[in-house]
Amino acid sequence: MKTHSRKEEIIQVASRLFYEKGYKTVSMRDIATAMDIKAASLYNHINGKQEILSEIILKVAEEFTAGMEKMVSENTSAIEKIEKVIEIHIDITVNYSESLAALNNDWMHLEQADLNAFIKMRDAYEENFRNIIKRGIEVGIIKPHHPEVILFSILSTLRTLYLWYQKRGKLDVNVLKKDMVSVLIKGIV
Amino acid sequence: MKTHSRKEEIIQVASRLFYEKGYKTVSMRDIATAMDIKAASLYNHINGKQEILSEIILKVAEEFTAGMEKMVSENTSAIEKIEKVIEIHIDITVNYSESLAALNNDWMHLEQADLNAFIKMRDAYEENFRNIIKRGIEVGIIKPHHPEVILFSILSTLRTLYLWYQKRGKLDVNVLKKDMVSVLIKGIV
DNA sequence: TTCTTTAACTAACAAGCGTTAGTTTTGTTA
DNA sequence: TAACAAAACTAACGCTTGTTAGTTAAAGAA
Repeated sequence: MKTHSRKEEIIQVASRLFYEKGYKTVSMRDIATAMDIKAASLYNHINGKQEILSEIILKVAEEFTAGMEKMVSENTSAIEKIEKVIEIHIDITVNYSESLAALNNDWMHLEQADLNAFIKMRDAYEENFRNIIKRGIEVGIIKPHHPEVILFSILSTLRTLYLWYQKRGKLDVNVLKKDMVSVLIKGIV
Repeated sequence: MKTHSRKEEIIQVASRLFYEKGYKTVSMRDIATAMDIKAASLYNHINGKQEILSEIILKVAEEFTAGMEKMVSENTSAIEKIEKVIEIHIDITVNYSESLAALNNDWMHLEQADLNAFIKMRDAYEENFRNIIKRGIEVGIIKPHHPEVILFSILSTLRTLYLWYQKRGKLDVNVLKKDMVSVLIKGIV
């Protein structure tokens, strides 16, 4: 019955600290202090600081990749797919909000192998999204803007959702999904 | 004829490095090396690392504040004001793109007094924006969504513009403004 | 030339970093 | 209770950090 191991606990505490101050600012002693132990004790459970970072980032990156691949395989319209992307981001934000700070701001501190894996997943994700938008424009269901502008307008909003989801008084997830779908797709006027 | 002082040169080099790796990762020796001098020599021109950070961030923050205050005083509709906000962000992104990384990611490393000043400006900026949206909803010119969702959808996109403006092949600024106004206000369908 | 200012330099500091080695405590199993 | 493994501990390592002190070189003014 391993509800959650000591290693997972370290990663969770580290996520919170990275969220607040950033990977480089948080020391192993900070993480240890937050757990009421000494820094050296952390090494009974993890191999180093880098490993904490890559576990946090790659786990979430794989969630995004899995969600995107499932969605791409579905037989739905471009608009329905974009709605699905919005839902994926909101769900991940709710479940991994603290991990998203590291993913957004500290991915460049991953070591080479992990960095390559991350960039590959991120680029593939964006490329999938871009193709959905392009197809929507071809079919005439999306306005003929530069796809890049649409892509990053939506993605920027979704990627920084974690920054204000927490403090802004706990909107119901389903209400939030509806509102964001409407604002991002149909506009505000 | 001080085209730009040595101090300004330090700040510019530091901005670039902060943009690439973040404030905490960049050492005074890194900045010095990039200028082909020794770290101690920097102190002939600046008081310390903190000062570099606050000069970078507060200068841009004041640009935003000035733009917002001018715009608020104008006798225009809510939609025209939002268009103006989009233009302000694009103009600042073009002129200060490297400073925006520090402003977005490293503001929490400002020392207390500067931190307070920054947060005050940021909160006032958001509050002004929020009021514009609320008024637009009251008047019926903007759809009655939760104002917070509209506020952060637009603001998130504008704040992270610096991340992709550079690499995505130099769109003409006026074209970009038109596209973003259309996408953010009228939606994509 | 001599004086003065500016901006570079060398050398060093105290503090903090990630990490390792070796030891002791704690808690479970035989 | 005795044995064992897990997870804490203390102490220290080599290195990097921001910063200071004191010195030297370069450039313009007297």
